[in-house]
Amino acid sequence: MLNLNIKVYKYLQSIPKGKVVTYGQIAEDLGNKNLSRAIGNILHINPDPIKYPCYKVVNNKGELSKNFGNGGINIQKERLEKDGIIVNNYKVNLKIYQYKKSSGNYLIENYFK
DNA sequence: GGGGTGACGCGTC
DNA sequence: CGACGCGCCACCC
Repeated sequence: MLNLNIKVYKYLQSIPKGKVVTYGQIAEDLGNKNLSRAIGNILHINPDPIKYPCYKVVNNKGELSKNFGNGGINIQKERLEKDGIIVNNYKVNLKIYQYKKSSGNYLIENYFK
């Protein structure tokens, strides 16, 4: 699919404040789970990191992007925290912050360790 | 048009 | 845990 980046950027803007998504999740929502890799590629060439909240995207483990393209991982961390998201050692608790359309309402136990 | 690349994900060891 | 390896895909030379 061409111009996937447009879709991705649009998707980013649909993420509610205080929530995050994973690469795989975006890929899945866009129709193909295997797009996850391409997603990362696209975010890397993000023309406007301010306009498109790419900082809300983390990997499947909840880790921030080490190669964040706009000021580095620290910037991403700061932005997340500014959204009210608790970042623990450059990781977020997906159980709490992952944005899910069909919220299955999971138990928010101490999934961390 | 062909080939390299990566901000991924998942299974193995 | 951490380290590899492999598959997957769109993007950029």
